[in-house]
Amino acid sequence: MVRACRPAASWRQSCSAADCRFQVAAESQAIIRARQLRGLIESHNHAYYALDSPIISDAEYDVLFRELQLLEASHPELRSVDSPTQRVGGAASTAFGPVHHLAPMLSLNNAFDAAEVEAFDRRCLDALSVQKVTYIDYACEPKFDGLAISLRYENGEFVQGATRGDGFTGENVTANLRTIKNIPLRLSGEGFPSVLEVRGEVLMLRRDFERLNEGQRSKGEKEFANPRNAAAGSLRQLDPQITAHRALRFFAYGTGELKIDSSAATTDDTGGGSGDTGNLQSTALRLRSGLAVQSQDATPAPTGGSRASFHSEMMHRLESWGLPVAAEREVVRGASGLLAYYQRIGAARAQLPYDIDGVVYKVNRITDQDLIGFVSRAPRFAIAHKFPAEEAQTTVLSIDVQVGRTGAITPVARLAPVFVGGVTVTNATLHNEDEVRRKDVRVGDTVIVRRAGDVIPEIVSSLPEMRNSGVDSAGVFVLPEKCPACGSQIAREEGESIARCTGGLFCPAQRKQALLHFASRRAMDIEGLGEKLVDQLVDAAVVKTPADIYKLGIVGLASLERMADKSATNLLQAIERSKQTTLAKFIYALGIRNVGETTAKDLARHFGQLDLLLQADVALLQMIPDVGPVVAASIASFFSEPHNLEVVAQLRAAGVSWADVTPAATADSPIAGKIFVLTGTLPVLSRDQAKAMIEALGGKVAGSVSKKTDYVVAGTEAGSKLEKALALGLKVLDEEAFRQLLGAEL
DNA sequence: CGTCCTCGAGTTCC
DNA sequence: CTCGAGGACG
Repeated sequence: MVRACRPAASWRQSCSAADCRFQVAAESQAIIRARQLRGLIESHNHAYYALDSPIISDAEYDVLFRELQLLEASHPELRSVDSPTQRVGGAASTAFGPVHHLAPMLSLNNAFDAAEVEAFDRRCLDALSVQKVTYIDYACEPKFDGLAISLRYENGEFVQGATRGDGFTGENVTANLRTIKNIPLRLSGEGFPSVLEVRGEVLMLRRDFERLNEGQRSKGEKEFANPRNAAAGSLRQLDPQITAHRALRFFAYGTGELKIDSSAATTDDTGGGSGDTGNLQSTALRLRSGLAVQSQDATPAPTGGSRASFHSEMMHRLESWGLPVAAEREVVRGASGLLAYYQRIGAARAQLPYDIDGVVYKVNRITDQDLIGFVSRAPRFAIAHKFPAEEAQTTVLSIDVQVGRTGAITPVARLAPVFVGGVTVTNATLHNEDEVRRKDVRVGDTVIVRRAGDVIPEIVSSLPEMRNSGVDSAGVFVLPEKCPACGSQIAREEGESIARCTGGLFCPAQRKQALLHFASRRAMDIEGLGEKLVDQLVDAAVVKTPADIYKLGIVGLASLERMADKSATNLLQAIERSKQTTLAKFIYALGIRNVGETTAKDLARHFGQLDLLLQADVALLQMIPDVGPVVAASIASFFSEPHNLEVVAQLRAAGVSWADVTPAATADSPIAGKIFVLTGTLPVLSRDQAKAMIEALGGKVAGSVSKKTDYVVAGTEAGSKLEKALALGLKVLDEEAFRQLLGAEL
């Protein structure tokens, strides 16, 4: 990193309002010069970071930068948030606030081979069959191995940046993103929407990663395992100064929320724009073939106030506004075009300056995207075609078994440490007995390991031909008959693939897992009650049931290892805090078999109070949507157990409580059981608020429109869902009508 | 009865 | 993330 920004000098309070009146002429000159400098510096940033082709030397750049710093230092009123000197941002924050994504940041479905890509093309064609299309054009781009980020521009100014988070709520990392030099603080060019949310990926170039690790090495600090981790670690720094010294880059791949407002479409930027975007392609490697279709990218200049018709056109516009986009974009035709693109990028992969883990295909025509629509969390009009995961060889040191919360016995292979897919892997799950058989994995074997989905280590196969004759039968995995934790019988139900310890809560392993589940974030959320602590508490027989957690005192904790006063106090506070919860979380925390987060919410909503749930019989439970015989039986059996009822009673006695859900309203509300679909942006309510209101009254919110949908609530910029709703003749409400429908019940 | 889709549960590493 | 299985629907 040659071009490190240094922190802006502190501002001198140089002139009072009265003094300034006599300096108008000088001031206006300073204003003009400052604006000029900003434009120059940003355009050089763009040339350097986005186009990779600097126009001036680093020394010349430094001169400009320092001049602007000095100018701003002597004229504090010139300082503006979009000045390049402001990239090294304000004070270190202690935490990242939540940011709600109005348009959720979805994930993509994956394809791993040609057949899946062809199936994807066929699905899209089917979905568009009404249009009688015979082929589809796709926008293709590399899939960066980085962190998904959303940038929000209001009237061209970068105002907020957030991580993807769970797709609905991310973290506010604006200060850190401001330090990334190829993210424009102000959009250049014309015609950008008044609100523009840019979606893209933050990553570290391989060469910058190497340099960072060299630095870490020479300082004797820990090296990063791979560029992705380095980027993630850098972005999550609480101190933006540190982020500023890590050479991160951003690449846009799409948009989120868009508010088109033609009145806000101009900028007074003085030539600081990205200018000639056309030659970007020439500096990067060119990937073209006879299959590539160019016409849709050709829209010359973005026009203000209108929506792009093609994904490729949108990307082109982003580029013209100064946002970095991948150079290796193409529009291709049909499945054969997709596969040819995959081949080309695959061949170029090693030469690319960044890590990619595949390519992404999107139906190019936006109206077609809308027609094809979404399946729950992923668009159906786009797919990620992943490169085969990196594989490595290692040996199996042993095969242990783990006992889960439900008693599930899972064999785990302990491996000789091996570096694969960017991390060192030492464990890999073998899922169940059959899996071990199928893959014929034995202790001492040489096996091929990869990270499935680039996360979870997986044994692909064993290499029996490399087996020493000695290991042959000795290393064969045999499922133990008795639970390693409690000695109870292990049993495998007919037709089930999973063997379970029959010890129930008598088994310390199950008890530990149950307690960890109870304390987990989505359940009672007791911070600090982790694995180590639970181990100690259970082993010392201090805690046997979740209710015992609430009987802990400072004295009892003090006797434990690594539990000084401070941490003990913190834990007790966390326990105290957790007493105030919701019925849904409480039900989930109990760990009833087959009752996860979603079912727990359903139950809480339908019964409103715990006592009604406790008394419900199997027939009543099955009245609830998504509760069938199996789930109903699990619930009924859990509450028929005197021991469980005792724990529930103790928890309530200890002060665990929740605000009562209005039970009556849900029962006879006319929207009870009705299915709503929300689309577009509502004028007042946020998506979450609307969802909460519907759910509070016993309605359900679905992700996509189908015949089952009862109501579609449409706001502005409603897309395919609205079209489909109209096509199906469903009831469509605007926010006003929606409020009336619900308001009558409140 | 077969075919979606969604949910639950288990898992790894930093 | 991935698997299996539960549940809804045609």
